[in-house]
Amino acid sequence: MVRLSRRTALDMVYTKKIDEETLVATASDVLEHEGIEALSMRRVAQALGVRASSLYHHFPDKSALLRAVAEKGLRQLAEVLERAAERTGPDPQQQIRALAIAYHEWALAHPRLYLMLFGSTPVEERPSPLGQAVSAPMLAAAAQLVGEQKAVAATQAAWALVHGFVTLELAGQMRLGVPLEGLLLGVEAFVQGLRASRINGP
Amino acid sequence: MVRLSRRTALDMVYTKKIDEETLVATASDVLEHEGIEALSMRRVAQALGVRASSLYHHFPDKSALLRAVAEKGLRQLAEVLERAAERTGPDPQQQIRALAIAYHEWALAHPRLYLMLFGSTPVEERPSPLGQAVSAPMLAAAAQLVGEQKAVAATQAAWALVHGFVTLELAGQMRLGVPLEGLLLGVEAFVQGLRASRINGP
DNA sequence: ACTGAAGACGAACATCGTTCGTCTTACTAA
DNA sequence: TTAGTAAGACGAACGATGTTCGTCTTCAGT
Repeated sequence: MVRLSRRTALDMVYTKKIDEETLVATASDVLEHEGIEALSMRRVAQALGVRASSLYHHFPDKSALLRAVAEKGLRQLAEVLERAAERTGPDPQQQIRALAIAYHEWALAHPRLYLMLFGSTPVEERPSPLGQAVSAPMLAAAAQLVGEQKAVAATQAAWALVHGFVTLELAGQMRLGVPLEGLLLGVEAFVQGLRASRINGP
Repeated sequence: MVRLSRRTALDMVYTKKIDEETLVATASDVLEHEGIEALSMRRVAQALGVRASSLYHHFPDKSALLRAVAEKGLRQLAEVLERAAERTGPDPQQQIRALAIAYHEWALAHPRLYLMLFGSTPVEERPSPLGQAVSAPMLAAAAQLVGEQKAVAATQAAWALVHGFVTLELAGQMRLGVPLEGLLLGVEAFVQGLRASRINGP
């Protein structure tokens, strides 16, 4: 609450000037550490040493702030997936496996952020073009495995499998059996099925 | 607002006595017709011609009411799936296909209710035993196809695939290509992969 | 007819997102 | 150095939310 004059050495530290980037970062922290229900404008403002009304100088409303948080998260996820594909060799099957593992790992590392990305309530206007970025590496691998025609459908199916597993897991519905067994078996069966359809298919 | 005496013919119609069942039904209606954000205690009470505080005689708080709505929805879904499996012949592959289609159809027919079932925010205490009921028909089909050992994992994978597709579709992320192509291709590849693993696997 | 309990009511509380007018701060031009 | 300007923080307030409480009304069983 102490505001120091411009001449002090700790100027930038104690200054209340808010940056959009730090605002998004603070909101992300509150979200992940205290849950989505604690993510209020007043709470974020408090974490920044500022009043809630001040936040409206940087974002028109709460949904815009949440949208920015979501987009930052999706960029992170897209980058993680891209790197996972690069790190793996040229075999599309191996790439699909690696992408599924990386996706699952990132989602479980940021559960509340992940749920907010695709949740129904808070983010009205979905960051749809970024969803495309997330599935881009899978699209490339699928194209190699089943050709361009089926690549989109195969990508949708793979995304659905992993996303569904993550969300059900976070909802506490995947507690039977060995933890990751369902996902691994699903990916394996799916990849084998894709290969078979390539051999037999049109 | 007019309250008629006991002697009137329209007695039960205008009487304000609230039933738990009609309360859940009204909440479900508000949810599906006006959205999750409109589902407030005051809105539900208004739809019943009652004040919000009266609802607390029947449910301890809002989350309890939402939980009841969710459980009713899950019972419906479980019944639909059970019937779909019965209607289909004994072939487990056909059963899995039919279950996926029925699941998808029900979810898209009740999108807001479906999202609330597995959404992160509102329902704190998840109705987990009912999730088991939802996946029971799939578990039976999977046991026939890949044996008891792998049945749980296969069920998890199938559930994840369909649930993931539905939620991504409702989030507007499945707009590329032919609408249902991704789901159908995914189910087909998955089933083929399962069959192959039964032949080659342990 | 009387009584007791179930249930509706209205007022109130804290918290939420959001708006507005005022004041303080920091940078720019003379 | 000084005056002016624009950005941004502040506090109060609005309506809506979930929830609680004390009061009053209604109905069923004796």
